[in-house]
Amino acid sequence: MKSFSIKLFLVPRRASSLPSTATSFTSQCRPTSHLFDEIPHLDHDPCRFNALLSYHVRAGEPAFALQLFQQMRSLGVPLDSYSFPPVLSACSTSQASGRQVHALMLKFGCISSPITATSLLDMYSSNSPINDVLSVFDEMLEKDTVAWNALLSSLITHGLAADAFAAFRSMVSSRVYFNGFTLCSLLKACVALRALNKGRQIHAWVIVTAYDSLVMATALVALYSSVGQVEAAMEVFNGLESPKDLAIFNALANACVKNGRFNDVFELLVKVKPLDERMLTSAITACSESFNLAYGKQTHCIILRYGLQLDTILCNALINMYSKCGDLHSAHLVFTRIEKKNVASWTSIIDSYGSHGRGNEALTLFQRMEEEEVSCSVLPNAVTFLSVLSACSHSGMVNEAKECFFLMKDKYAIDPGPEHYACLIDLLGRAGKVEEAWDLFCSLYESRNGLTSSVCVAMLNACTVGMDFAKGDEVAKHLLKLGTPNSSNYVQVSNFYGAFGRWLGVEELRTGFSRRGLKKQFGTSHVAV
DNA sequence: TTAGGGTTAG
Repeated sequence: MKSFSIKLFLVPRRASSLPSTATSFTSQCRPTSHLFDEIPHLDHDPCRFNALLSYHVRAGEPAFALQLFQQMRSLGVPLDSYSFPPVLSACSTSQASGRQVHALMLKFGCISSPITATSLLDMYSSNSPINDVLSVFDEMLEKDTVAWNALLSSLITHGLAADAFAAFRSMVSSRVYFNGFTLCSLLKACVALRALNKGRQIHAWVIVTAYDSLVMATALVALYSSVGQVEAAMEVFNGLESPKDLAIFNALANACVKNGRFNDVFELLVKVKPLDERMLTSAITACSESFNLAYGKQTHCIILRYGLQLDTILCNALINMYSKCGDLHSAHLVFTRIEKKNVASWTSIIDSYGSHGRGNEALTLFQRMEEEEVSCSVLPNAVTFLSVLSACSHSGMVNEAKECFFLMKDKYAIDPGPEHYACLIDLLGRAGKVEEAWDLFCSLYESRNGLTSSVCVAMLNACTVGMDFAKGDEVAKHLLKLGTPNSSNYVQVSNFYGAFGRWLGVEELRTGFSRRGLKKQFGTSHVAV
C-alpha cells in the first residue's frame, strides 16, 4: 500500500485529471499513508468511491481499482451504474474477475443501462472468446451507437473484419446513427481485409460527414499504407491542418517502411522529438530492409540514450536488423539482454542462426525455448517452426527437420501450412529424397491447404535435382495452371525443362511469358558504403 | 461506455 501514495506524488500530470472528490481525498494522504486507513473518511459515499475507482483505472492502476472495489464490497458501499464501468475496465486482463463483476451487475440490477452493458461487452472483448461478446450484445435491451461501435471494435479485435462490415449493415438497417468512431473501426477493418475500394468509400464519408480528426487521419494513413498507396497516405498526412502527434508520425513511418521508402523514414526520425518505441522500431526495420548496418547502429545508440533497451518488440527488431546485416554476434547479444522474451524474440534469434547456416545452434536455441516454456509460458508458433525448418534446410539437416515437422503437429497441435510443406519438400529434394518429397506433395492434395505455387516450386526443384522428368512435368503443368502472375514461376518451369534438354518447351514458355507482359526480376546484392 | 501508430519466414 505504501507505493500507492508515492505513485500519486510522483505523477503530478495525472493528478490534474483527478476528479474533485478524489483530489480532496488524496490531498489528505500523507506520502506514506495507507489507502484503506483513509477509507472511513469517505463516509461510504458511493460517489466518492466511484470517482476514486475511475481515477485508478485512468491512471493505469487496475490492481488498485480492484482492491478498492473489494473494499467497497466489504464495507457494504452500495454499488450503482457508475461503479461498474471502471471496475469492468480494470478486469480487462482477468476473465474470472470480470465474470464475478458481471454476476454483481445482475444482482444490483445494473445490467439494463446501455453504458454498463457496453462496458461489460468491452470487458469480454478484451479477455474472452467472441461468443461471450455476442451474448452480451444480443441481451442488451438498448443498442445505441456506442454499443454497436463496441461490437464492431470487438469483431475486428477477434480477427473478424468481414463480420464487422456485416454488423455495420445491420446497424444501419436498425436505423442507428453511425459516428466518427464507427468510421474509424471500419477503416481498421479495411486494413485487415486490404480493402482499398471500401476504404476509399469510407474516406469519402469522413469528408462528407466532417468526422475528420487526428485519429481518423491516422487510420486513413494506416489504410493507404496497408494497400501500398504510400502517396495517398502522405497526402492525408500533409493535408492535416491541426498539429500532428506521435501516432500519426509513426503511422506514416510505418507506411514508408512497408513501401520501401527507407530514406523517408530516416528523415522523419530527425523531425520527431521525442521519439518513442514505435518510431524507433520503424527506423530499425528500415535499416533491416535496406541492410544499412551503419544507420542501424546509430539508431541503436538512440535507443540506448532514450533508455528503451528493455522494450521487447524493439529488441526483436534489433535482432532482425543485426542478423540481416550480417552481425550475428550483436543479434545474439541483444537477445541475451531481453528481460521478457516473447515468441517473436525466440523466433528471431532461431532464424538468425538458421539463415547464417548455423543449424545446430538454431536447434539448440529451439530446445532451450522448449525447456524454458514451462517457466516462461512462451510457446512456439507456426512462424517459429518455419524458422526451425528453414534452419535445418540451410544446414541440410533432414532428420531433424522431419522430427520438427511431426513435433509441430503432435506436441503443439499446429497444422503445418503450405509454407512448412514447401520448406520440407525443398530440403528433401536437395538431399536427393524425391520419393519422400513426392509423398508429402501428394498428401497436400488431400489436405484443405491445397497446393500453392511455393509448394509446387519446391517440388519442381526436387524433381530437377533428382532428374525425375515424369513427376516434374506433372508439377510444372499444375504450377502453370495456378495462373499466379509471378515471373519466377515461369523461370523455374523453364529451368526444369532446360535441365532435361527440352528446349522446345523452354521456347514456348518464354513466348508465353512475354505475351503476358511478365518481366524477369533480377537478383540484387547490397553493399553498404 | 466505443476509435488511430511497432516485432518474427520465404
